[in-house]
Amino acid sequence: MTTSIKDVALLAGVSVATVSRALGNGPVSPALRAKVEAAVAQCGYRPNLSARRLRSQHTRTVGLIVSDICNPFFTAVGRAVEDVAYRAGMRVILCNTDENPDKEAMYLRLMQEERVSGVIFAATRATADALDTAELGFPVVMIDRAGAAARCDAVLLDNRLAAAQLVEHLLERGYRRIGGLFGNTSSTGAERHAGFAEALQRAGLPVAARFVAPSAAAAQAELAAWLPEETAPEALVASNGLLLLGAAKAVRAAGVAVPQRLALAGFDNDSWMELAEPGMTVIEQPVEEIGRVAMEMLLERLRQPERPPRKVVLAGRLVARGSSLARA
Amino acid sequence: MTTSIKDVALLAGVSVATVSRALGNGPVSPALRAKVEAAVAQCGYRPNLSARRLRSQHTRTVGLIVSDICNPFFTAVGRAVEDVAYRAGMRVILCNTDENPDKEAMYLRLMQEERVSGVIFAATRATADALDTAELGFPVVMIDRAGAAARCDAVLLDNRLAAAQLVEHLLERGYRRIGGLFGNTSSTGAERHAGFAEALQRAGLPVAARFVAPSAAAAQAELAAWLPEETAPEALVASNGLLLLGAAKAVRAAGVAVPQRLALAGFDNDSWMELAEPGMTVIEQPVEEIGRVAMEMLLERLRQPERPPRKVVLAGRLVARGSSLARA
DNA sequence: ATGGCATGAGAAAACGTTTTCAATCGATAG
DNA sequence: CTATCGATTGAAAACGTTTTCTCATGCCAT
Repeated sequence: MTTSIKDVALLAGVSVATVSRALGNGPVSPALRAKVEAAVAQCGYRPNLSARRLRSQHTRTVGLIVSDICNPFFTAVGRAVEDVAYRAGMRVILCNTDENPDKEAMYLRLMQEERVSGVIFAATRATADALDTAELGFPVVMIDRAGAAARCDAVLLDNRLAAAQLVEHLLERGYRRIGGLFGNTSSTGAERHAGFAEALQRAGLPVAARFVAPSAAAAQAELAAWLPEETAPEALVASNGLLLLGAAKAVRAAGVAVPQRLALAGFDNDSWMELAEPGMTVIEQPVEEIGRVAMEMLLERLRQPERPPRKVVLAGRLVARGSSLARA
Repeated sequence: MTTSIKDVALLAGVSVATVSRALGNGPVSPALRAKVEAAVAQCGYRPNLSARRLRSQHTRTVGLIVSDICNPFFTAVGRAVEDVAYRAGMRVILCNTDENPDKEAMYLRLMQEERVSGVIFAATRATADALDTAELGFPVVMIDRAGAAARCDAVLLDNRLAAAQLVEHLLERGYRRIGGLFGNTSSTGAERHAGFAEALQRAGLPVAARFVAPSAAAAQAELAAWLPEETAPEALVASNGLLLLGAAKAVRAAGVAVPQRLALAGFDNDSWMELAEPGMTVIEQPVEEIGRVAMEMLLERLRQPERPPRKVVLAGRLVARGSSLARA
């Protein structure tokens, strides 16, 4: 039995309503306000957020739905989201979907039951395309991946451009047989593949792309199988940090020289990219900015529900390192 | 205006109480249960969790308070906690304290206002020692670091032993001037330092330890300053993954050969440890198990509030790699 | 046939707040 | 001197559930 606002009122000799007003910022005389604060301090009162949320009908809670918080990209994004959210007096509920549409649906339902103020969502391709954000009952900001048709706010990387940039970098450095490893569940993977393919076609080169499950292990297995083949590439583009990690492991296990026998390049400037010899060439995403902007857009949307949806497209930054050194 | 249980009752032609019972698992006849389910489906009813929590007086929510979810150790632990929690029908609120005691106090207060069922807490040394878990109002499971006096559940690594193990490994490989880099806020850093110092003293060797803020940048700066000194070690132990990352960066920037001029060893088998040439020797923590066991202990505690507190001490596993190769 | 007794259902209370509504009071304007 | 107004305050309703109580019904044992 915890102490409630009633106990405070009794102790301070005022009404329940006055306590509520003194704690929020209602109009209350300095004298009573002082009495209330004294009583609160004396009995160690803590407001019950469930009751407050029920009565006031807004939860000051946002959901953050990502595929896997263990992916450093989402960790960093999530951290930025939380910082902005807590600073705005909102709480964050984190959900990991493992790129599983069933889990996505389950968590979306949970968000409805929580009556969240809004959701920041990195959806799989399937869900992003099918999602009807209007009937959800709360605003959604898409991150990383956006549904083609989704009429809602989003903050994204210019994936096509970034992938093309990577290919052109490799072409410049003298590589020709360029392969690609892409995630098979996200629209991000698809877009990066599109930019990859376009750039190669512009150069009149064949595109050799493989799609894998979005995990380091899958990428490692795929590349391990690919390396001994005749079609094995001279340079490889990996569609995100996890896949690049897997690729690097496969390369190391096979004892393949980087970049002499195989150049590597990918996405996400994770902490190890600099450290793995000879340094990984990557497109760095502005991870902190993505999370911050997403949360800010959500807050903006809550203030102005009728504002037309907006998509913020951020640019990646090419960080060239030893793994794509110019060909001898 | 969302649909409430009242609307469902009206639509199904039964009382509110019956709807509640049909949705929970109260005793209700099959006929009415079917009618209720039909009505729920028809009007798309979603229970309001705030109301449910207020009335039923349990929130089915746990808090997870860590220093920084960007640290791969906490990411992995957090992921395991969430998996177990969601499977048990509980939600997780994540809080990042940045090892700041003020933030810790703030989040602890927030947890009280949320009326959480319990908290899993990686506290700083200061907080862990001062914390009075009895007056918090909810059970706490400490992870990673435990207060000396804290009379509550905990799941920890045998830090002393692990650090000593690391030192003995280096001694075996022929290193003598062994330095250490330890975090200056956590009790973990202190314990690992203790094990480190003991092992060196047993061997009759001097202990050269430096304490730094718990971040890769701080470790990098410290080691960069240390390397040129006369007292620079032949081998370095870093107290966690972040510090080891910083150390590796400093070593790389200074062009120091590993392990020829400086051997490296540390904690946490993060994904890059294998990849950073020549491979990092580390004590691997059972991260997934730590998170899982912590959450399971919390559930257990909720079932049996009066059970005496229990500490689970898990062992680390030494993974020897090239960074600690036997001395020539 | 009658008195428990288990079962299923509804009415209403309760959870701890915020918010609306009405009331009191002092002061200022007419 | 009185009527009106603004500022505070308290009483009570409301938020959407779960849970306690009460009651009706049918069944079994006496």
